Amino acid sequence: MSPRGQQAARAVSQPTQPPVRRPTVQDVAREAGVSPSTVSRALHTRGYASPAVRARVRAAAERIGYVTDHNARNLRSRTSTSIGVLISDLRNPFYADLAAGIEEELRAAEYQMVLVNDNGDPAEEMQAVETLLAMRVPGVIVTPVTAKCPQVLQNNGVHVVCADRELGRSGSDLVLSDNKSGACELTEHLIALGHTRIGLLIDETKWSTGAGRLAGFRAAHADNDLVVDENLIAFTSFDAEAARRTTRKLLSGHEVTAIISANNVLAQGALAEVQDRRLKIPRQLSLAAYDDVPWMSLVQPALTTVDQGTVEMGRSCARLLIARIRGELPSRRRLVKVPARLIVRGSTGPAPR
Amino acid sequence: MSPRGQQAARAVSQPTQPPVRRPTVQDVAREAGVSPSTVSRALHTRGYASPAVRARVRAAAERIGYVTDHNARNLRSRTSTSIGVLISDLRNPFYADLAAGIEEELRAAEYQMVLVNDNGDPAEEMQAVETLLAMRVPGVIVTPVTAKCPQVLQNNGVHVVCADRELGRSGSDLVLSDNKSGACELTEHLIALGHTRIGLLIDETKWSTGAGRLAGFRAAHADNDLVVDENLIAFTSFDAEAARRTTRKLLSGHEVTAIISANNVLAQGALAEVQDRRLKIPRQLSLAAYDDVPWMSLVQPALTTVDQGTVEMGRSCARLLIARIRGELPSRRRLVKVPARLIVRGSTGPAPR
DNA sequence: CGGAAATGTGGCATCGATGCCACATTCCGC
DNA sequence: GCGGAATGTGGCATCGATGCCACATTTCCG
Repeated sequence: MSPRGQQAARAVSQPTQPPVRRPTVQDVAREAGVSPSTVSRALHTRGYASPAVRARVRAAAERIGYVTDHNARNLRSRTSTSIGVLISDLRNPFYADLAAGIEEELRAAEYQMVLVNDNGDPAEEMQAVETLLAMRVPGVIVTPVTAKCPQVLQNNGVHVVCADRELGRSGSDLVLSDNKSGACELTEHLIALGHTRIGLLIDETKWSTGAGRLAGFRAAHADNDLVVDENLIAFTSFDAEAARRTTRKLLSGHEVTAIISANNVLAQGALAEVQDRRLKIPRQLSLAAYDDVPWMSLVQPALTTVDQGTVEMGRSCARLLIARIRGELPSRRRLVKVPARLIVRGSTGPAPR
Repeated sequence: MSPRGQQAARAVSQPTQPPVRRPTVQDVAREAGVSPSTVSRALHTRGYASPAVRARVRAAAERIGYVTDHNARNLRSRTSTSIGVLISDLRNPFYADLAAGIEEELRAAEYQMVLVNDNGDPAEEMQAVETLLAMRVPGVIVTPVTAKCPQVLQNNGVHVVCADRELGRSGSDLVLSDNKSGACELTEHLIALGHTRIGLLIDETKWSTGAGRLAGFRAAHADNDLVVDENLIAFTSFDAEAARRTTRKLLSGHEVTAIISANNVLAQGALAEVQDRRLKIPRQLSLAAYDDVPWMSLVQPALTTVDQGTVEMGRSCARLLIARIRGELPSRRRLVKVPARLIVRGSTGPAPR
C-alpha cells in the first residue's frame, strides 16, 4: 500500500467534497471594519465592546452569514457545549422520557446533547466514555451500567451526573426517584385494600433502583405488621418475556391476590400473562407497576402505577450538571430525590376473599 | 461593567476549573521516540507507518492514556464525526424508534449522534440548524417541519437525509415508509371484512406522510369499486385529545363500522373514545392504526396495525447518510421506501350488518 | 489644566492534530 | 556496484477563534 495508492483511493471515495468556504471571524472583521479580536468579543465574550461596535459587528456577521466554528472555539477555549448522555435503551419509554427532559433543559441553556445507547453493555459503555472524552465534553449524564464509567470520567475531569441509579460509591451527583417511598406507598395502597399476599416482580437489586423499590415493599409490610413471604419476591430477568414466565410461576400456587411490577418492562410481561389467563382485574387479581408509561392508562382496566416524573428527572439531571459545570455548586456531591406519585386507577381493588 | 469586574465575576462562578492536563500527540511522540506526525499517522491516517512503529506508538498512547482531541482534529481536517439528528418529539415512540435505529447505525460506524428535539416548531428547527452548522457536522438526518430546514443545510454543504416525510422539492435523500401501499393494504383488509363505511382519522395531508396514507385509503376504495364518502375523512389536530373529540364526531351519525387512525398518537385518542363508549371491538366497530407501537399489542383486543419498521427506517437513514458523506453515492438524490407490513390482530373483524 | 484612571481596540501567540512536502534510508534491477 | 525508485519519518505551516497584553483614547478629579 503505497502512499500514492492511498491518496488515489481516498480521492475516489470522496469525489464531491463540498467546497463551501464558510466565512470566518476575519471576514466579519473586514466587513465591519474592526479587528478579529473585537469581532470575537462583540459576538460572544461578555463586555469589552461598545454597543455601537457590537451592533455593527452583529449586522456584518448576519450579512455575510457567519456561523461560529465550535471546533475552533472549543479547541482554543478548552471547553465545549456538548454534553454526553449515556442511556441503556432509547426504545424504553423510561429512557426516552429521561432523555427528552435532559434535552429540553440542555437546549434551553444552549448546550447540545450527544446521545449514546449502551444497551446495558459495559463494553459499549466504556467505548462511549472514550468517545465523550475525545469530544472533550464538560459533563456527562449517565444511567451507569458499571461503577467504572462515572469513575473514569471523573478522573478525567468530566463532571458526571448519575441518573436513576447509584452504583457503588462514586462521588458523582445523583438524581434518583424516591424509590423506597414510592414503592412503599404503592404497597400500602394494596395492603389497605386488604391484600396480604402481594407478589413483587423484580429484575435486580444490585442497583439502588431495585434495592430501593424492594425496601419500600418491605417497609410497607413492616409498617402494617405483615411478614413478607420471601417466595413472593419473584426475581426475573430484565425483559418482558422473562417477566411473563416469572409471572406464570408466581400465579401458580402462591395464592397471590396482587402483583407489583418493579418497572414498565416487567409490567408488560405481567399483563400479557394475566390477560392470557383471562383473569378478571381487579376482581381476581390486582395489578400495579412502578414507573408509569402511557400505555398503562390505555389498557382496560387502566393500571395503578407510581409515576416517577421521569421527564422532570431528566430536567433535574441537566440543571444539576449545568450548575456544576458553571461552578455554582459547593464541591460536595449533591443528591436529588425526585418524589414519586401514586396514581390509582382501575387495576387495583379489594382483595378477593 | 468593567473588564476587571467581568473577570472577577467569571472567576467566582468557575472556582473549580478541572486542572486536568490531557496528554497530546506531542506527549505520545516523546514517549514513543518518534515525531508527532508519525504518531498521528500511526494512530489514525491509513498507511504511512511501519507496523513496528505503529505498535510502539499504540502502546505509548495506551500507556499515558492518550485520547485524541476531536475538536483539534475536526478543526484541522475540516470534518467531524458528529451527525445531527433533528426530530419532533422524542417521547413519541415513533421518533424514539427512529432515533434508536439511527444511533445504532451511526455508533457502529463510529459517528456520534447529536439529538435535537424541535417540538415541531419551525423556529426551534432553524435554531437547531444553526447550531449544527456551528458544529460543522458533515450530515444531518431530519424529520423536517419546514422545507427551509433541509435547504439551508444543503446550501451550507451539509448532507441531508429527510426521514418519514418529504417537504416540497428539496434535493435531499429521502427515507420514507411506503405509506400508500401500507394504508391501502390496511384499508383493503377492512374492505375484505365487509366494511364499506370506514372512517379515516388524519391530522395532516400537506406532508407526503399524510398525503400518502390518504392516497392509499382512496386507492383501496377505488380498487374495490367503492366511493369514498368524504365526510368519513376526519381531519383533526395532531394530539390525542383532539383525535378523541374528532372520533366522537365521527361516531355520531356517520354509521361508520371501522376507523383507521393515521398514526399512533391519533390512535390513542380514538381508542380512548371507543373505550369510553363501551363499544365492543370488533363486534360493533373495527379499529386499526397506521404505525405500530408496543402498546397496541397490549390492549384488548390488540390493535390491527401497519408496522412501518421504524427502527429499520432509522438505520436506513444513517446508512444512506454515511454513504453520502463518504462520497460513495452518485450525485442524484436517492429515495428509499421502507416497506410497511400489515399486522392483523383482534381489533378488526367482520362488519356488523 | 495636568495626570491618573477608565475604557475600548488591535496584535499576536496559542489551543492540538494533521496535510503536505522534503529528506533520509532501503531496496531493486541491470 | 551504482543510479533511481520505493518507502518511511520528520518539519513546518495551518485550521479558526480567542486569551492576554499593550496601547490609544477618553474621562474624571484635585
